[in-house]
Amino acid sequence: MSKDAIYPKNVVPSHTSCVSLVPIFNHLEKEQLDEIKVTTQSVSYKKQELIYHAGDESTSLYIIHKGKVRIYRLSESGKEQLVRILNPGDFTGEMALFSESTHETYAEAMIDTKICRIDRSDLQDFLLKYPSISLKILAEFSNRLEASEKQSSRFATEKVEARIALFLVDILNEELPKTTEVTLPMSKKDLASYLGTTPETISRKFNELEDKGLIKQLTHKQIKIIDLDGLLLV
Amino acid sequence: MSKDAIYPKNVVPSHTSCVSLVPIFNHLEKEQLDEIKVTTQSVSYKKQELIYHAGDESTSLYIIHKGKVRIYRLSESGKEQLVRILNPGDFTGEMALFSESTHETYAEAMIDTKICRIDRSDLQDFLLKYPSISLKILAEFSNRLEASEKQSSRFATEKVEARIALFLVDILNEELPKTTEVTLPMSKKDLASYLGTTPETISRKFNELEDKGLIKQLTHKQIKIIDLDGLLLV
DNA sequence: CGCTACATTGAAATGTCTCAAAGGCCGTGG
DNA sequence: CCACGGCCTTTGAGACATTTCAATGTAGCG
Repeated sequence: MSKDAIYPKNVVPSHTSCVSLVPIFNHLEKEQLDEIKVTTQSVSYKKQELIYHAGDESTSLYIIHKGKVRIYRLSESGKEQLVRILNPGDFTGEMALFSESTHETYAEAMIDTKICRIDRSDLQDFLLKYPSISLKILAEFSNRLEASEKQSSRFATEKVEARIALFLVDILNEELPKTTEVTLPMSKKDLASYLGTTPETISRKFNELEDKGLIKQLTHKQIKIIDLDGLLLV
Repeated sequence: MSKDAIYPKNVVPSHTSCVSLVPIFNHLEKEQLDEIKVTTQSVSYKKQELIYHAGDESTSLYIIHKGKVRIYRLSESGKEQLVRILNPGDFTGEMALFSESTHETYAEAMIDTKICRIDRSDLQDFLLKYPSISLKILAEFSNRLEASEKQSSRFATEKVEARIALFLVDILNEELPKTTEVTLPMSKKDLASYLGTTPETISRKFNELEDKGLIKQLTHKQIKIIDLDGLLLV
């Protein structure tokens, strides 16, 4: 049976290594990396294609090799919330690997995207064989859980203006080298979805922050942070 | 050097096993359980005592043996949000074990409480020695992350009334055997904090749900669910 | 039995959303 | 390369949900 018979055209065995891109594997020896690499598959997606959607059975870990992926969920009332955006080296699909068997989120290619897929059972074998990988994943999960609970807590306790201000501070802190300008990593529409508000409110609140002298909107996507401490007190 | 010299009075070596209470360990053999058990310490806390607080260095995993523990955080603006309530068999303190080195949350004994403490380095040894424990913890983390992201998404997209309705549905689903009555697991004040609103609003929304014929408030803590499907559509 | 914290109710103030309309940016196809 | 269409963004005004503050009622615990 040829591969063409089994897989759709966009799936090929992975020859390039995106495995080594990922923090959870980067402490491994070359031989171990190669061992994992041979089990992976490379899959390509066109802009707007869904990589998986809620309800799909989860069978693999997806590592972004090239491109950009939107992870979002639909709430009980049918509204969409942007959960995170993945860039090369990030991974997803891990949740359902260890407990639930179906995805609760949607993963959509924002631009043409290439991902590596590692099958669930292959991964579990590696985890038992190389326990240090589990510790890395645990660390990653910890961070994500921490981030998610912090986000939850902000939704629960902060008004929209403060959520925006804190978001700006967060992305400013991720900028290296240190700077006072940030580039919004998504459209304001997506930012609204991410922050649990509407584009209209985002637009107005950015203006209010500017009126207060805390930021300056250079372009739609470029923001200069004028008063960092002020933002933290909003 | 005697133990009394090292530990405050409320800390004693653990002779009883709360280790076996915990899902992440309950697949282990008796000898392995015993091996873990000897490394644990038992600590008692009086009502309202803090088990740890934000900023504390994290050095151990805490397993609730007896009692009830409130986990909460303070947001940037200083408001408190209830994150979860722990009952016997639940554990906490895991976050900082794998990545961050300090707690971001507060853990407070709601009533007199006994916990078991496993030291960070002991635990890491066990994880490397018995990789299956890591898989269990990964599964637990997955579930928690899933829950946290779902919660986040509800905050982002649902109005207070819907959040309350969904909360009632959630706790109804946890009730075994199946029933139509739920006991609120916390005060309405705490519920307000958990759901990101105020006690006043909670009070009013419960009344509205009752007016709509979806629930009946039997006592302050006992709620009869009349129309489950209706709650999901709120 | 009384204290304290929790719970409820009302009314006013505020924050945010919604709907509608206009402006601006970007990629596509001519 | 420019013009076009579509989508994102902005602005305004009105509607709505929720918070806030103040006061009263209520339950549980010592």
